[in-house]
Amino acid sequence: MESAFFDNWTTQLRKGILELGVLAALRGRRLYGYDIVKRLGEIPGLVISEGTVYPILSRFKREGLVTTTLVESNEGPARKYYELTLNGRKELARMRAAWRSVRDGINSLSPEDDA
Amino acid sequence: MESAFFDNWTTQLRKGILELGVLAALRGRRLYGYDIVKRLGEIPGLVISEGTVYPILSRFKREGLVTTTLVESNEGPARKYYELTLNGRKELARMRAAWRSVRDGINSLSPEDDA
DNA sequence: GACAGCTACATTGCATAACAATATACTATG
DNA sequence: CATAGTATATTGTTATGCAATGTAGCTGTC
Repeated sequence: MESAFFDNWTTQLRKGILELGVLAALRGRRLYGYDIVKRLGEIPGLVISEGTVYPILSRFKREGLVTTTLVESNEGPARKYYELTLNGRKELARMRAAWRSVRDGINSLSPEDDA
Repeated sequence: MESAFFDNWTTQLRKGILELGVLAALRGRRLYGYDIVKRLGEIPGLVISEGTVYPILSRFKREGLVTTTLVESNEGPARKYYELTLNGRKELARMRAAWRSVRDGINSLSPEDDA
């Protein structure tokens, strides 16, 4: 049942969407990278690996969307907590609006109630 | 109000989604490239240009998702009509399922009824 | 009959993100 | 002391969106 076309398409579909998912997960709370991997891993369609989430978080920091705080842990290595900045909250709001537009567009082309 | 981050993100968000949009537009009917550009252009979030749609359609043909028929037109150049194959319909069904999963995942992280 | 404007197809080159693979290092348990 | 889980990070490959560019046919108008 494998399809190189489908697998490749899935990878492309996730572009941008995972950034939205990570930012949305950070809304209203402080999380560290590994925690985000575990949380999104429980949501079908948003499963993400370390090799994907750390570059995203680095980008957010570089773009000024988040601030970080290093906190020691007594059950493993230190954790780097990420928190949305004012600008991060603003960008998230714009992204959510763009997302709704795309989502509704696809839904209009592809209604649920048919074969 | 411009944001290089946001503009770039929007481009990434469209990856994969536009392929889904084009395939969905072809479901149950035969369309030619330029027509697809015009139709999707009317849907906010799915606006697409020729330089994007023709490579997508070429890929679909190469992957065996569509067949093409060249038809002369008396109001311009000949039109190349695209039609889904059986395999195209199957891949579209898989893509729609993956799309629903991603869409619902984001919606669960990012409910409508809040600020 | 020359020009603008629309229709219609197509390619090239660049920027960017997903992710497998890989590396490092701390803690706990058997 | 080896294994497993926690936790962060980078490198290299690959594929897509799209601006820019090009070709060409048809229609109307001055």
